[in-house]
Amino acid sequence: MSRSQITRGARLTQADIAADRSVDARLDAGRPANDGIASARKGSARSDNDQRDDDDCPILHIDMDAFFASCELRSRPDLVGKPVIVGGDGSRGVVTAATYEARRFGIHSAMPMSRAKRLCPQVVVLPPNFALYSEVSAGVMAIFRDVTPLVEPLSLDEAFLDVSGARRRLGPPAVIAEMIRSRVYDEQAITCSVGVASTKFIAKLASTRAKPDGLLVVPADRVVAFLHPLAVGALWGVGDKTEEALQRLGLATVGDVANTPVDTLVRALGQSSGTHLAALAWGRDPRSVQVPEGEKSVGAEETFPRDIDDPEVIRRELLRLSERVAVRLRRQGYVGRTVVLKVRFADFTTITRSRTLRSATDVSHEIYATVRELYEALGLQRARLRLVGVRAEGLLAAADAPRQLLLDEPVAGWREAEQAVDRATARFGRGSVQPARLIDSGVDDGFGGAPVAPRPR
DNA sequence: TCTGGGGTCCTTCAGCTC
DNA sequence: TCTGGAGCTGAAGGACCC
Repeated sequence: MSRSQITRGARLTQADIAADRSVDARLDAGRPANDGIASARKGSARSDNDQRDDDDCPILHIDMDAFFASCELRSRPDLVGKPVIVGGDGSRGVVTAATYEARRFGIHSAMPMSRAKRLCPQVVVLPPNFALYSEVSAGVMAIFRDVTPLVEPLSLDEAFLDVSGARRRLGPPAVIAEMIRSRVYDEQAITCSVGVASTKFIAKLASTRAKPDGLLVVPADRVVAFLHPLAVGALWGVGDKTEEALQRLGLATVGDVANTPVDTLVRALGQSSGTHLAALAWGRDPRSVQVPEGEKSVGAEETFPRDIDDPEVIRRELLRLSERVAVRLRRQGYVGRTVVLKVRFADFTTITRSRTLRSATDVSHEIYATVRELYEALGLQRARLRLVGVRAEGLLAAADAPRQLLLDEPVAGWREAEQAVDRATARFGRGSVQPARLIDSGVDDGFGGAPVAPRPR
């Protein structure tokens, strides 16, 4: 299936392309007429100047457009062109992804679902399907790795690529970017936007500016002109709190930050953030594209449909979350050394408590025992909780991790029992074997005694 | 308006060892 | 023997990102 063969409401006719070029002109209206920043959109030809201007731009940032929603629309062509959001539809759900049609109503990700529905009563709400998104993501990442081994995924739907080594084989960065956009569309039937620049930070800004379904090249000598008119919130690492702090200093644009003494920024934001923002404001970003080495933590958390004050319900939830974390640790081949309990109260204040174990674990029995001790030590009485979470940090590869042997350790313990459960789950499906306590709400907490060792053969 | 879930990184503080 | 500082680690909280 080729890019042009896919039938979608948003796809292109020749008239569309002509219209898109006028859209490009509007997008670029805020920039000087001849600023050397080249953009292309929806398969249109590269502009004349990007051939020479992308020579110093080996970094690509590629971001799927409305990724989760786009994945859903592949199998729901009837919804193309309509406002669609993906997210939990419960009383406390938020928007995970929104099509551009939904965004026109002011809907954006992380918005409470109730508000999204008020803004657009006709919006179509779809539940998230993470297995599907992971599958599409794997396909997209495989395309990236065909181009270069230097791929740094940031999430399921975006990645940095360093294409320095691919130029001789595939051409200039902007040509490579267009080739990737075409392959993603042809092979996965979703669109993406690409920023091409000399640094990761500028490439990321450029891809955001190119959205949806566009390409933007920012040559190194145009970085300051591109960057300084932007609002401070465009800087990577500036969220609500930092933006407030910068506004208290009277700084509204990136250019304002650039022209502020570093000492002033450090006093307001701390050493690390202050010096980091000062460098970013001049487009200086020495970070190279890093192929990830592995996870640093694995966690699970759950917001209750309504606030809970029953300790027994909370313990059951902690057990369920410990199971989830342990299963994921084992599946990914990790053990964690530090166990973290997270508690969010009804008023949204959040606390964490952690304990570092003598030896790292991937056993839910140990994770739950630790997290339960941390929970009991809080002495919450009947405080109303909104959320609880469990996380394992300080991860090591399970194969490399030293095992603490105990004098009274049975030949086959909890770890072996849980691995057997993993095998049963793989064979019979999720939930086929689980602690009794998660099936029945009786007094048994599921960890009341030693596991039954497998019968010797 | 009323705030999910999965993460990473940074800062601060306390305790411990040398 | 006591004291202070440096350096490290663990714990906790917060900000931020997608």
